[in-house]
Parts: sequence; structure tokens; C-alpha cells
Amino acid sequence: MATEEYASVWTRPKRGRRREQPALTQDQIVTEAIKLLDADGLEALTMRKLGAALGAVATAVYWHVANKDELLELVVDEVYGEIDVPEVADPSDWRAAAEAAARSMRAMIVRHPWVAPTLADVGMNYLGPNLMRISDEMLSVYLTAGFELTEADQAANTVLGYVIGVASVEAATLTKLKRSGKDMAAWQAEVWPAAVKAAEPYPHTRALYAAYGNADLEAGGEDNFSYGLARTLDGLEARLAGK
Amino acid sequence: MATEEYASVWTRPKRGRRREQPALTQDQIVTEAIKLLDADGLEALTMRKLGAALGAVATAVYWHVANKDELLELVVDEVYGEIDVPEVADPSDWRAAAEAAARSMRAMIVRHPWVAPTLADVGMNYLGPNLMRISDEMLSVYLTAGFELTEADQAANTVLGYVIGVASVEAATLTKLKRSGKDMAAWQAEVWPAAVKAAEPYPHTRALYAAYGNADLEAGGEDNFSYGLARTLDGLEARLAGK
DNA sequence: CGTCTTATTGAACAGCGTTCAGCTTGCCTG
DNA sequence: CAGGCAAGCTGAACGCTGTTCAATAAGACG
Repeated sequence: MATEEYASVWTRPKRGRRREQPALTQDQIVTEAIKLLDADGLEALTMRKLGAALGAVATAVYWHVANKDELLELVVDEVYGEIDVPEVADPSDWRAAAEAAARSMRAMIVRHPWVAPTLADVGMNYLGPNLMRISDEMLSVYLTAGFELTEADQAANTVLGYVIGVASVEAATLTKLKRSGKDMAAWQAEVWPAAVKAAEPYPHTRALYAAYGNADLEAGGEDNFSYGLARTLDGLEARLAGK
Repeated sequence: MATEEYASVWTRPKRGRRREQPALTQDQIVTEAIKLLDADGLEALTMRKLGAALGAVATAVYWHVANKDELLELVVDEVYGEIDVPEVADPSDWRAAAEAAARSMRAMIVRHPWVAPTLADVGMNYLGPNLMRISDEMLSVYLTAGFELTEADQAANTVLGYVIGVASVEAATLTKLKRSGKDMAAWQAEVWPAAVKAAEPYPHTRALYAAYGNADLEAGGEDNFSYGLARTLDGLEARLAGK
């Protein structure tokens, strides 16, 4: 059985370049793609638009990138590289480091809301260098904290899962907001009555909406994130203490 | 209501309907869409295929549904309705109920992996009846537990975020698996060497992979989920005790 | 100088979501 | 009971998408 090698963007050797400065580079393409994504969201990234933005034609991109899926893998790994995981030497510093990493990741997602739908792909089955590096660094934090290897992985995945989930919800709101073209206050004012009306049959939700009044959603997101992150780390810390 | 002749579900014309049995119904469409999604994933759902599956033409669907986005909203709310949140009377039962709800939600996502990328949209800015109902029921669990209104919301969102995040990662793996056409063992055997090689520069990850050997990923997912859920609920429980 | 490889182009294709004019069909009204 | 009218469905068409492929330009090398 001739097992064909697992092929992906990461395992395939890069094309040797003959020219001193070929008009297009994979790095250039990725950078420009991120620019387009940040500006106009996921569905606005088109091979033709991307080509045009690079002063070329859509099909030129295909010389440097196999297809759009692969381009997105590159792009996701690139922004993944923006996450900052502090090195931690003293075991007692683990919680601060874990929290900083989580906040850094959330900030990245909020900065690039379009990654959210794709982010889950990054779980496993995906071998980008930045992903590998950051996963290793996160794992290191929980190892230093005192978790054994496999539990450290579970602990890291717990926090990672929480961050992905909560930040994705936030990102979805940001995306919807951006697509509406209005600013947050205007959009909120528009949606609020409908939300209140839809909540009418549900007593707790109704009470919640009444309590919130029409509070600032933006600050609420940050608070919400902090609360859950604190509880999650509490749970891990307790586990560590009880061993 | 002049002639009250024999009426049954089959003979009685539905109110507002002109035809006895309009070939298409919104419910039918949603049901069939879910069937197609479960069978072949998100990108396989096409208006034309959906129409064909319903014995009609693509454009016929547009009579019952404004556009594809709206169809997806209906579809997501439908599967959201599969989530089961136990009613809880005794405050001491809250944790069991919260855990059951979380597991039910994870099970739904694993059953319908295609919802994952869309799931984050469900955060707010979306008012499907099932979503509203289940949100209210979840909120109720944490209220009964003893959280005050706004903190109960935060607690619910913490668990919800965790479930969405972790289950989405799982769903992504399932989707990639399904698309490859192979079964889990074969796929794993193919990817594993590349993963090990990619992990080479990263000591902790390398050790982790070595420890896992080539363990069953399927069971690992369940364990991972349980671990993080336990820690998250631990954190919430501690918070409740310390008040 | 000619050849080879790299890099880019432009035409083309199938498929997508969606619009719209037109065709049935059957209820309601005159 | 005739005719109008709206509900429900069809088929053609539009612009856009990702992607393929032959043709081409141009620096590298014997």
C-alpha cells in the first residue's frame, strides 16, 4: 500500500524563486488578504479582488497558493501569530500568564472578527507553525503550573475552548454590526425593541433585559469575558490545590 | 362555518392556504435542509439541490423563505430546539442540570457538525423561538442556583462559551474527517506522521504526542469535554459558596 | 544565442444565490 | 357560473464565484 504523504500547505516545499523579486510573494498575498478581510469581512475576500488589490489578476495568485482554502489556512496561522503567551518560570506565576494569553487571544479575535468561524478548524488537523508554537507555549504554562502532561493539555484546551467560544460570539456581533454599517449605539437602538418583544414570553430573559436596560454592549463584552475567564481559572486552580 | 362536514387533518384545508396541499411548506423545507446538511455538510446545501430534494425547483423555495441566510437561521433555530435543559426546583440540583444542558448541547453539535461555524451568530442579534426558550431555561438554572440576575447571565454565558468553543473544535474535526471520506482510524494514521513531524521543534507538544501515542481521538474528545466542563462548574460552584 | 523554468495572463467552465416575468391552479366575488 | 385574483410554482437569465488550462513573457543558464 503506497501511503501517499499527508499534503498540506505546511508540508509542501515552497517553490524556488528564479526572479529576484517576483511580482507576487506568498507573504504579500497573505498580508493583502488579511487587509481585505479586516476591511470588509470574510465574504468580501474574493480571489479576483485579492488579485486586483495586488495589481495582478486572480489566477496569478494560484501560482503561489493552491486554492482558497489553503490561503485561508495561511491567513489564519498568520493572525494566530499575533497571540502572545508569556514565558513563565516561577510556578506561582502560571495564572497570570494563562490569563494574559487568554486575553491576548481574545484581543486577536476581536481585531480580526472574520477568523471566528474558521477558528475551530485550528483545533487539531492543522499544522501551521504559529499554531504549533503557541500551543506549545500554552502547554508550557500549564506544565509549569504543576499539571501532568496530559492534564496540562486538557487544562489548556479548557481555557482555549472558553476563549474561542466567547470570543466567537463577540466576533459574530461585531461582524453583524459592521455589515449593518451603523455604529453600535444606533444598531443597538434598532435591535433592542425587537429583542425586548421577543423576550416577552420568557420571564427570566425579560427581567434580564429590563435590568440591563440599554447598557453599553461593548463594555459588557469585556466584563463578561473576564468573569468567565476568572471562574475557569478558579476551577483549574482548585484542581491544582487539591492534588 | 356553514357546512360542518367530516373534517380530519387530511381533508380539512388549512387556514390561509389556497391549495389543499401546497407542495412546499416552510417546515418541509427546513426539515429537508437539515437532512441534506447532516448528510453532506454545509457547503453541500444548495438552493438547487434543496429544491430538487423537495421535488421542485430551486426558485420555488424562495416563495417560502426570503433567502439562504434566512433559511439557515430557521435551520439553526430548529436544531437548537434539540437541546434539553432540565427544569430544576431544588437549588442543590443546579449543577447536575447545568451539566446535563451542556452535554445536551455538545451532543447536538456533534450530531450536526455544520452548525458550529454558524453557532456563534446565535449569541445575541438573533431571536429564534427555540434559542429564546433555551436561553431562558438556562438562565433559570443559574438563578435557582443562587446567582443574582446579571451574574446568572454571566455564569450561563461562561458555560455556553465553553461548550460552543470546545464542541466547535470537535465539530471541525468531524467535518474534516467526513470530507476526507475515510474512517477515523485511517485518517488518523495518515495525519499522524505529519503531525509528529511538525511537532518536532516543540518539546512539550512532542512529549504530549509521544504520550498519546496514537490513542483513540473519539473517546479523547468526550474526556476532554468532561474535564473542562467539570473545572468550569467547579469555578462557578466555588463562587457560589464564597458569597 | 537558444532553451528551460518561473511567473503571469486571459479565456473559459460549471456552479452558485437571486430576480423576474409568466404560467397554473383553485378560491372568492359579482 | 363566469371571471378575476392571488398563491404557488416554473424556467430563463444575470452577475458573481473558485478554478482549469493553454498561451505567453521574461530572467537564468549552458
